[in-house]
Amino acid sequence: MVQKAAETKTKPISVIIVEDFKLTRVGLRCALNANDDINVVAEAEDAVEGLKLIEKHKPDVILMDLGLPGMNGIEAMVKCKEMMCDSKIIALTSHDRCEEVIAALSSGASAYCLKDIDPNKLADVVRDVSTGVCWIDPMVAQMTLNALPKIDNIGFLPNKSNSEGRVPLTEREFEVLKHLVSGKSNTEIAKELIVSVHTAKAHVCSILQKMCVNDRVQAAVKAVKEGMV
Amino acid sequence: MVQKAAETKTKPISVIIVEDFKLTRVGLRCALNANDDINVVAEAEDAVEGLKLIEKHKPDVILMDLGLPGMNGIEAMVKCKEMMCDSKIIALTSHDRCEEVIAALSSGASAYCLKDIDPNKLADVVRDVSTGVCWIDPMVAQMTLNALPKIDNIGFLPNKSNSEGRVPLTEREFEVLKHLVSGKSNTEIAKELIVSVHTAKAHVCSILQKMCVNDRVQAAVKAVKEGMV
DNA sequence: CAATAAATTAGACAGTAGGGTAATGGATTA
DNA sequence: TAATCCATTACCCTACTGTCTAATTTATTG
Repeated sequence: MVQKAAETKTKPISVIIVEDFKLTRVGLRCALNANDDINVVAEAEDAVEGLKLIEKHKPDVILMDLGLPGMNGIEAMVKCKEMMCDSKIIALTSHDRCEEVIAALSSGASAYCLKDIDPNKLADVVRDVSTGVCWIDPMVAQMTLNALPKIDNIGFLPNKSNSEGRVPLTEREFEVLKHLVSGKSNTEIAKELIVSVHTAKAHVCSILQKMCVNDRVQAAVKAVKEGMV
Repeated sequence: MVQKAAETKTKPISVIIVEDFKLTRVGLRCALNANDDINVVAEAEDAVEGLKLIEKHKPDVILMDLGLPGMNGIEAMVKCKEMMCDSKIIALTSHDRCEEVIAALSSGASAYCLKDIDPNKLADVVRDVSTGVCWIDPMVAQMTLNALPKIDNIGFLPNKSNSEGRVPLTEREFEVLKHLVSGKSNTEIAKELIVSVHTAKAHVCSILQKMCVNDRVQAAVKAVKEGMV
């Protein structure tokens, strides 16, 4: 496992653990910190504390237990998204109830692990998830896939209208897009990014053109539907 | 990578490749066979041939290109499931169209890889998938998660946005909301519903209040995220 | 029948959105 | 060095948004 750290000489993946059981928390920390490319930067034993730490550290990956006392893990993930947190979330639980799995994945989690996962495997999942991969435990993978809407699968001809002629957004434009999706006005976006309203408008204009839409509502809907944010 | 083969001394993971481009096929075979724990047992250049080989070899994992001539990959996966094949399927394509991704995953694929994946990573995915993991490429992960049904209706989110304090939209308002989400202006909505602009505005106003949002962008995003439309 | 809710219309008003054009400095690239 | 892209700012102008108040009609329900 540790060899992988040598392969990628970039800075380690920062991780925050939110888990109420002390022993499990220690176990997770040890298992992950044994990897040179993974660094557990903080731990919390409940969601409120966890959210504070997440806001402070802005980790690459969050290990979130779902069965937390008080605010549960799914609520915490929703709050996390509300505060425009870019961290990838791994839902960690011992349950394999279908509704819980779907609720977690549709509320912000990028991965779903059962707690009996092999520690080394978990490190792999952390790496995968940090790059944006969606990873779902074998025990619940099929039920998740079954929950996807069934699409009439005939008629798939190479319609490359999407990825081809598409102009990519710049980093700054993505930033603006996020705020736009959260419903902010140009004035609010400008205040948020500490630029003038003119700049914000310029970015929005550019976003609309690149996304081939007529107004910010269409841009927001498209961004949400295509998972750009 | 090869060390992993030593770790698991069981028999290698058998793989069948279904891909029309000869060069890609060779590339896949070489990349995978470089791993001691993975064994490419057969290759096909179209779906019909592929299905025959799959029935014959019953491989652990199938690497299925989606853009095949004749019967496409998604149809092939459906047929595969029909013949009670237990093989795990990795959908391999260069497209990132939402419908194609969802169609593939809901038609039998356990993983979705874009073709620019790192060969070593692909071997990892083959290993993961052979154990039943669901693995989705970063480029399309978010879009897939967004396609999952939104579940707020269970006890996971004991908040106000549910049946409790929420005022339900009327039928007409839902109609307006749909047009709103599609990016139409009040004028366009009015034209569509054959009412005056004043009426359309009145409905929109009412929608915003009932949905507890400040503007139509937030309404649209909320509607999409919660699967109201 | 009366009360209630929904759908419809209208006028007015402050604020916002989006398009167009143009200019500047910084960074990267050919 | 020149060319190009990006972020930034500015101004103008038209059109649209969201809220308010107010009125009419229709349907449903107690």
